[in-house]
Parts: sequence; structure tokens; C-alpha cells
Amino acid sequence: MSKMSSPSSSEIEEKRVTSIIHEVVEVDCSTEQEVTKEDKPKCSKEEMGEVKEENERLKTMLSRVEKDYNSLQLRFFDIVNKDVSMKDIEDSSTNSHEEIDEEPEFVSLCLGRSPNEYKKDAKNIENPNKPKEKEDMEVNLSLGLDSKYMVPMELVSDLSPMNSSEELPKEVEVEEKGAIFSTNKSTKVINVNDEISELLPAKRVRVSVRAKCDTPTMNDGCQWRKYGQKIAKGNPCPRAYYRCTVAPACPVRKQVQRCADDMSILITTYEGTHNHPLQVTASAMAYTTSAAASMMVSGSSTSSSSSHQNQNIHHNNSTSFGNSPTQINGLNFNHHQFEQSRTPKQHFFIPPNHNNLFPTITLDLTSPSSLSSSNIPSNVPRFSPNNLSFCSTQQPNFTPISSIWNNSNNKLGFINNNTNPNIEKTQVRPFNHFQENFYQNQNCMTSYQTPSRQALAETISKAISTDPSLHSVIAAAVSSIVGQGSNNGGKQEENRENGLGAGLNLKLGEYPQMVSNNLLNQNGKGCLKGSYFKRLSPTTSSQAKNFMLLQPSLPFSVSKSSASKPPSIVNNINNFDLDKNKHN
DNA sequence: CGGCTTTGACCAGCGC
DNA sequence: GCGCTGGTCAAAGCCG
Repeated sequence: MSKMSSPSSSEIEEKRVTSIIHEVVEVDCSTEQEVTKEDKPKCSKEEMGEVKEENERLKTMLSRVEKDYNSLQLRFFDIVNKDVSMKDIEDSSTNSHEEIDEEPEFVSLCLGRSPNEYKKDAKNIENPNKPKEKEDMEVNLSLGLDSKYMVPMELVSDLSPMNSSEELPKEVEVEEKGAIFSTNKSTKVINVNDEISELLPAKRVRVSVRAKCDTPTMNDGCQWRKYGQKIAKGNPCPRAYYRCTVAPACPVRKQVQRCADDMSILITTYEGTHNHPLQVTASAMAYTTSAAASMMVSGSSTSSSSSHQNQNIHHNNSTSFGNSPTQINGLNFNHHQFEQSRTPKQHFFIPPNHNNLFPTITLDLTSPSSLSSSNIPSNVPRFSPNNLSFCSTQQPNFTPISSIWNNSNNKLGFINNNTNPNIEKTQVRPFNHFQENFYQNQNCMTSYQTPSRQALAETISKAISTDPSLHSVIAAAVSSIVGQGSNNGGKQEENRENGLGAGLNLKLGEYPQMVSNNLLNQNGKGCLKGSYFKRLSPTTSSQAKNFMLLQPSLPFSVSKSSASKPPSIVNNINNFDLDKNKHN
């Protein structure tokens, strides 16, 4: 697989475009019944010329789309910056005595750029011909987990969702990672991974991940040791307590509990900050949850003070975000989604620890929307502008990323579930849609009918169905796809080779291949269970049945293998049986 | 034998 | 103060 990453991204793109158009050409030629054998070479030459022209056009289109995207992003940053400045003035007049490092009332996303850089860019917008602009863009426009994420492991040590009292020194890697926050009070740059630790002491945020999972725990790439189990109130399923054992003193804990309403749903709640290097898959999950937690912090700071029910976090941050969907690590946080999410029952979720002590944000990976992939003909290229899609730019209805930015109906959403004013709970429901779209994307790939592509899709399918940890990997991938608007030049190659970067540095127009590489670069590890993409093989469904029967007394006991050996579903089911027999 | 899970006991916070 | 609940501890046992 690593061999596939050797050509440059532009070469890959070019080859792909050429091969696809070749296929189209072949189909066209074969359908022309009047074409004689003598005409074929002529036809081919003409078509080749057309293909080359088309290739050039596509490349031009691609660069134009990238420029549009960059331009839009610059404008966005400019708006954010203005809002921040205005808010600064207001705050300084009313709260002139506040400490600078106080927990900010509002936190705005910079998505990989520091405010200073915004200012530079804002100037560049006024002077669009300034040659340095593009260079700056390439260097700075890194969203989510960019190439810098592949820094030495010492620098990746603080990626976990939230704060804990035991923290690493903060000075280490301020500029080293992708997503950056800025506060409106001091235009202080806050790294999602580091500075969130500074934000959170006052509010211990937890990130809860809801996922359909047959295994007792979700494989998130970390090693966990179970230290307790309790029957919590309101849920017959026991709640298991795990702590991270990758490093001896790692403070990160997680709670795992089945959803009372749907026992196929596993609720994993993370708390704390890893004080050690993380594996690829762990980093992905940690970063994603970190971003969610960051958003929670920014929103909850105001939502908690308001008794207004169902107040939306995005709304809280409207000062910073305007009406555009907000992205953290590639996740869109959109108040429209909140409205949608209120109606279906399944969209409402109370995390396992529903006490008042910890604001909890929920990443909901469950229940793909009604747009079931099985309802979509497999030979139809699928792309919904409302969805995040990995279909390549060759899709006939290709939509530039800028449309995703501006689309208010984007399905990646952020929901604040403040039905109880005393409880700060927030939902993020981006991944179910992502799953759906990833599935669609597989069809996009297979629809090209290129054998290698098909094989690739099958390989991905297998990887996905064998290891549920792909949840986190894909989460990172999707975030980078949304966030990564500009290329990183040569770093991309390097990142692809390293695996993590591959998942985190996707270039516009390379989505299918890059995604494939990402998934397969995770050593075959994955998290999206087969049911999402393969709609459950007969064996899995029967396993699910067994699992449901055993569920109420199930111990969550495979954390040991979570990092090194992804648990086989069958083995786990057997373990469950053994355990049950043992208890009997 | 080391590392892990299990499980009852214990502790702290909160509401009444 | 008391009871409830969530969270943690630690001894015992299991497993590779």
C-alpha cells in the first residue's frame, strides 16, 4: 500500500482523471456500432486529444476550486477577526479588570491559523496579487490534523479530549498542531490540544461517543485497564470504568456503557488528557473528541449561564461564526442540524453520567439517516451537496467545498441538548452522516469500474468490517477532508507514507484514493463496523442477536486488546459465553 | 508470574 | 444527618 503513495498528488490526480475519462471513452466507442476497426485508431487518437484537453480543464477547475476555497476561508477569518475585535472593545469597557488568562466567554475557531496570520491574510485580501499569499496559504491553511500533526511523538502527547489536573507543560507545541482557537478577549491563540487544557479546569468537559458496536468496547487505539464496574441508575447495563495504561500515570479515563434504549449502541465517555504519545488511531479519536470538547467549552460557557432551553452552541458563538457552519477538525457545527435533530427520538441522548458536575458533549456515530445507502443504486454516482462526500472532482455534479461551507443544511451538525438547564449536554452528530457518505464514496469508487479501485474498495470494506476502530480513523479522515482545503506541498507525500498524515492531509480532488490509503494505512485497523458499510453480514447479525441476549450481564472486558489486537467479534462473543457460564 | 478483570467495599458529593 | 449515586480502590482470582 505504501508504494501507492509514491507518486505525487498531482500525478495521482492526473492519472485518475485520465483513467476515468478513458473508461468513458471506451464506453462511448463501444456503443458506436458504426465504428469500424479502421476507424478505431483514429477515434482513439481524437479521443486521447480530447482526454488531454479535458484533463487540463479539470486541473484548471481544480485549482480554481482551491483558490475559491482559500479565498472564502480568508474572508471567513477576516469576519471572525473583526467580530473578535469588536467584542474585545465591548469586553474591555465592561470587564476591564478581568485577567487576561481568565476563561474566555467566547472561543472562536481559527482552524489552524493564528490571529496574527488572519491579519496578514486580511491584508492580503486587500492586495490579492501579492505573491506571498499563496505561499502563506500553503503554509498556514492547515485545518484539523495537518502535516504538523506528524510531529515527533513528544509533541502529540496532549491530544486527548479534555483537561485533567495532571497536565504537561503547555509551552511545548503551541504552533505545532492543526486546529487553533483564539479567544476574543486577548486574541490569544489556543491550540485545541493544548490550550483546551487551560480552558477546562473550571469546566471538566467529557466527550461521549455513541457508536453502534458489537464489541464490549470501542477500539480507539489506546490501551485501557478496567478498574471498576457499576450499575448506574436508569440503565440495566453496567457501566465499566477504564483508565489508560499506555503510560503509568496517564490520567485519562473512560466509561463504557450500553445504551439502555438500544443495546447495540455503545456509549464511551472520555475524560482527561493523555500525557504520553498516542498511536495513530488513538490520536485520531483524541483529536476529534478534543475538538468537540473545545466546542463544548466555547458554547457551554454561555449556555450554562442561560436558562434558555435548547440553546445552541453555535448560536452562542454567533459572534464568532456568523451564520456559517462551524468546523472543528473538519466537523461542522451547525445550528440547523440542531433543529433537525430534535424531532427524531433517537437523536436525543442522555450520556451515561448525567450528573450536573461535568458538561458532556456527545459524538453520535449511530443510526445512519433515512437515506439508506441500500436505497441508492450502486451505479449512480452519489453526491449530495448537503453531505460531506468523498466523490472525486470527476463526479458530474461535483460541488466545490465552498458550497459545503455555505450550505446551511449541511448534515454534519452540532447540537446542544440543553433541555435541562442544569445539565450542560451537547450533542455532535456528524459521523453517522459521514458513515453514510463514506459508504457512498465506496460506491463512487467502485462505480468507476477500475479493477484496482474495486479491489481497493473491497479491501477497505474488509478492513472496516473487521475492526471497529475505524470510527476514529475515519473521523479524523473526514475532518481533514473538510478542513484541508489547500495542499501542503511535499509534506503530503511524507504524511501519506507515515499513515497518520495520510489520514489528515487530504487534498481537494484526491479524496477517494487518499481515503483508501488512510484506511489501509492503519494496519488494517478500523472501527466502522461492518454493519455500516456492508449492512451486516449474516454472521454479524446473528452475533448481534447473541450479544443482545447476553448484554445485560455483559462485562466489558476486551480493553486489553484494544490497542494491539483488535478483538474479533466472534472471539468476543465466545468470551461473553464463557463469562456468562462462569457467572452461572 | 505479571498483567488483567472482577467485585464488594469505601469515599465524596449532592439533595432532601 | 441520612440516603442515594457516581466514582475509585484493592484484594482475589483468572489467564496467557
